[in-house]
Amino acid sequence: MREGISEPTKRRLVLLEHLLSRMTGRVTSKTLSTLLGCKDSLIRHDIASIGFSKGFSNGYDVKELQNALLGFLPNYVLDKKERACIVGLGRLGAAFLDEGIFEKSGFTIVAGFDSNVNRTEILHSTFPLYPASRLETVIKAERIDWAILATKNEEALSIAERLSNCRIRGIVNYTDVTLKVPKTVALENASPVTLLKLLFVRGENSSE
Amino acid sequence: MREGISEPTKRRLVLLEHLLSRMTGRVTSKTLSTLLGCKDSLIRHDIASIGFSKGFSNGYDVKELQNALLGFLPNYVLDKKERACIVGLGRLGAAFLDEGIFEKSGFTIVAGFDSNVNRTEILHSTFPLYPASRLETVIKAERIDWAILATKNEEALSIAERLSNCRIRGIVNYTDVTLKVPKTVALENASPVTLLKLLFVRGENSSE
DNA sequence: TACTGTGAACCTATTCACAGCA
DNA sequence: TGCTGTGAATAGGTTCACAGTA
Repeated sequence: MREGISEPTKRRLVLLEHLLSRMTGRVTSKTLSTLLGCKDSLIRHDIASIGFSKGFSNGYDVKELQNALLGFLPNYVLDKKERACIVGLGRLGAAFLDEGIFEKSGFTIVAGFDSNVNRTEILHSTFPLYPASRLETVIKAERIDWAILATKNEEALSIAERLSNCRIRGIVNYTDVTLKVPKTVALENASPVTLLKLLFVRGENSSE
Repeated sequence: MREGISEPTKRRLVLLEHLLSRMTGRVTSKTLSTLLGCKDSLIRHDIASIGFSKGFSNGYDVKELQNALLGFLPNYVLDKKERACIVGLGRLGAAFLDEGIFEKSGFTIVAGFDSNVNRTEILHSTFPLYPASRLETVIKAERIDWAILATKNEEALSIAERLSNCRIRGIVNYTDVTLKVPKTVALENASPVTLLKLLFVRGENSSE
């Protein structure tokens, strides 16, 4: 991923590629902008930021634009799969063992962890499950870069710290805890409770 | 929630209240800022924005500040529980049936829906489960304002549209689909695949 | 005509810098 | 001294407005 592109733009580029992957034919910045909830000119700026300028007066060729995005975005969509793990195999964590969720996502789950050894023995999945004590060893050996955190709230902080110490690159946090991680670790919060609260606080945005 | 407060500030205020709920004694803006990953002055601006100015040279009294936030933020933390539902009761959606997840969150789940009637009959929970066909009726009758969307990707768009038509106020989206909802519907995306991709795209933020 | 591409203007959010105070 | 409270400065992101083009 090249530098000099703003964080919000990068996020929209990811979503844009995602949208285009389900489209065909041609599409205008106007259409994309309503899908993403912003102004069409912003979409055009985003597209310009990756150096793509093959738009015509009937919009962009979907596949041509998608390919430009794929060539530009990190190649998570290609063969070079990113390696991730799941930490915490309670009801929620176990739900992510479902094969197919990460199909074609560019990410493979290569390990699961839980502090409860029973779980790691009883549950089954296409990848191995380990006791949480082996977190550091396995992450290093398996060259895991990403983690999905779905432990109990009580464990979240200490596990997040251990993950950070393993030089993990990012955490998707499904616990309710506000994690403290170094700036080198990317973080996305996905806990239903936190997100409901954030929904709640969203100002009424008026009209459609 | 009063007007005139920026969206990012509101989000931080929610997280701030969350942090304070787990603290005691006194705390400085500096401490809070490292926890939230921003500058201390921003925290002080945020706090000033709700009209609180009881800080001293040893920081803020945790509970006093928390109470100010509670008095200011919408009262989801109090008795007046916000009513939410879960749509889609596959492995992921079913994980949210777990009692206790929404304990003390200010939200109660009052209904679950799935297009597979088997599931709504077999699964059990403290609240009733309905076939998806009854979505509109139940949401209206139960005065449900919020939805957690955990259907299959294929159903996501149409369900989201139906939810929007029910005048739902917000959706937490656990599907991979980029939803299109009117501006009146708040939206938070929480799909593991989408979030992993967004993590990936995050610029290396340098240092700790 | 209907769109893109893009510089400039605008607006919003964050940080800086410092006076005031326990 | 070490913190808050806050106006001013800066940075960042989005929208506007329009020239250029198939």
